[in-house]
Amino acid sequence: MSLRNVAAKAGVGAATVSRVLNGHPGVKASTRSRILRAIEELKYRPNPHARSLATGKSRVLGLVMANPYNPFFADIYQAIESQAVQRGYEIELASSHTDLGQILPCVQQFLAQKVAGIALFPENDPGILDDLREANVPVVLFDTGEGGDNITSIRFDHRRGTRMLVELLFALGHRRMAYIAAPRLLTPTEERRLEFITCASRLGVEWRTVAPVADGFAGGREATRDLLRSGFRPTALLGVNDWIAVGAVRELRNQGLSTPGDVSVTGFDNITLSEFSCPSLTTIHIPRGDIGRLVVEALLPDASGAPPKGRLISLDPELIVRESTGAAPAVTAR
Amino acid sequence: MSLRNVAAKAGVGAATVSRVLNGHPGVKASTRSRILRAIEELKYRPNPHARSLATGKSRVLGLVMANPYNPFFADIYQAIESQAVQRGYEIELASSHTDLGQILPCVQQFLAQKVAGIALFPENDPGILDDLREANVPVVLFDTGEGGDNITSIRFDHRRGTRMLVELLFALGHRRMAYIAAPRLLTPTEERRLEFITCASRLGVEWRTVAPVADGFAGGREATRDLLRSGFRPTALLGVNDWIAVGAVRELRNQGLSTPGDVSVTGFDNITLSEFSCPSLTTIHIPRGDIGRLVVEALLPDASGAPPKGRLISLDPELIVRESTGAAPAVTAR
DNA sequence: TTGAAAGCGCTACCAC
DNA sequence: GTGGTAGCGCTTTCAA
Repeated sequence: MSLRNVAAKAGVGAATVSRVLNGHPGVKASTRSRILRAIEELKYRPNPHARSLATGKSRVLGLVMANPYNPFFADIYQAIESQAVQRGYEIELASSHTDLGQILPCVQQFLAQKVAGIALFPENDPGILDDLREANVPVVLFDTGEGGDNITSIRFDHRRGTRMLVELLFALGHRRMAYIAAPRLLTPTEERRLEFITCASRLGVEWRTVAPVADGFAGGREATRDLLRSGFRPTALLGVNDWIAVGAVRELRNQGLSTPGDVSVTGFDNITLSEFSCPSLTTIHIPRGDIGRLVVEALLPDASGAPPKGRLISLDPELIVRESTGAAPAVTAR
Repeated sequence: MSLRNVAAKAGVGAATVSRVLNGHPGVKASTRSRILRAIEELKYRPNPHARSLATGKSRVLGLVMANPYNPFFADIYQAIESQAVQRGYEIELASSHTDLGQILPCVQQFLAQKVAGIALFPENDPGILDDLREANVPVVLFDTGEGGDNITSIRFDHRRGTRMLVELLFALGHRRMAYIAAPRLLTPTEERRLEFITCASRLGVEWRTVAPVADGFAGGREATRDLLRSGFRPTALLGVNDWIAVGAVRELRNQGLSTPGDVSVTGFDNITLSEFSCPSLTTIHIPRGDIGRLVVEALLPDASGAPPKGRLISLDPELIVRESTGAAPAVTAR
């Protein structure tokens, strides 16, 4: 079932069918409707592969995400997807969760596939940038790069966000803090951890960091268990993200420790769950809805059809104070 | 940068390059390595569109999910994805969340694209089945169909699961129950609701159902608010899924009602969160890991390369009792 | 306003 | 073992 069948049935040439298919002007109305009817009757659907082969383009956006199952990235994905679908594009998602080395192959695959745009969350394989810059495709980088040419960088101030959290806890009287880091060493989460250490040291509080093997709830539980087993008794526990923080709260409770009564807990990202967990989480809001919009904007041509221009976009952290840090300090003694 | 460039550089014909690319036997080792080197030096990547155009196949699995953002489906997606990637396939995800009418177009798109297999979660557009049966592609249906030919049906006994929950609550002494239904009318969730009504009526308890507009946490909150505002005061609240149930617990708490102290709550699906929420949720376990494995098994050729055979797979519910239903009834008075 | 024909990059068949 | 070549289904000049 191909375009030629349609052409035959409608008694026209292939070129004319193609014109109708692509909404090109200059086809007599009567011919057009004849073709349309033939398409209908034959239940004809153009073959997208043939199309992209012929044009060297495709209406697909390639996304590489380190962990699409982290609710934070899932939300970003959702935002991007809904925007993209609206504009007639599809998303192809590649998860690099298994292996950092996956990223380059994924990108090359996308390039070979002539995707309309590529977004990387959040990665930094050196050398990949050159490939990307050469490729004549709009690119969005998250938490990396400086923008320019065909590439747009969206950057969030993870250090400042972390600082807000540590300072809040300090102001609440906490002098013994622990940090649960991410299981994998990605630039943005590592920045958070480093800033925690910097801040905690500067303020002169006792501190400690742990890193779980797993991500998410299970990781938070595991790290908290290890921490407690080590004998360190923080009055405040900072999770590298909300997902992990909820797991930590749970494990604290399993061990008979209440939040924020015995231990205050904070997260990061402000995923929807952080408002619905119990206690609700004090966290740092990252405007993920905006991110979705910005990504699509940076990848797709604008209303006038002009290709997007690479630039640098900075996003600011916002402190959200909720139940998990209580109103008063858990321990005021120094 | 095409295969011909490689052929030229290696001083061979296009066919030989193709053979090497596809691992076909009967290429002299020396020629092979010469070609491999040329590929390397040219950084050549085969164009997947050209490939599928020539073969009429592609290593892509098409998934249609009503709501991939429901953590339950997200987990299933993850299970499928990891299996598929391992075997060298990619996933293309289409969400029908906006509109049920989207499903047919999505499927047709997949068909036009010559995907290697299609899975539908969970849908039932009549007439779509005919298209699917005719198409010579392995198909997996979730909670629909009877299996056979090229289509495999995976069915879960939602009614029995619901019954287990209602009977547990009844045994615990509850005589006034409310049910929060799903925002969209999908067959499986509707089955759950209907069975709740059947059971509750049979047991002679007072009951009520509400349906939120939103899904997830916000939906659970919204529905609970409406319910309470209506004046109905259940001692037990059943959420159509865990995601909604967590939102319900939160709203109860906002209104000064504790779980399970004042109101017992149950979910459905046994998503990971249900174990980490507070209180942890009594729920029905659906073996989503198995589902992922089964889907891939039903879509991809087996070890011997034989195409999969359609069949009917039944999955059994398992009751998971946790904190949200307490140990004792909230209200024992009849 | 329309059609013929030349590719797009790859595979697979048929010769050598 | 290897190469020539005819498509796969579509778009896009170029002519008519």
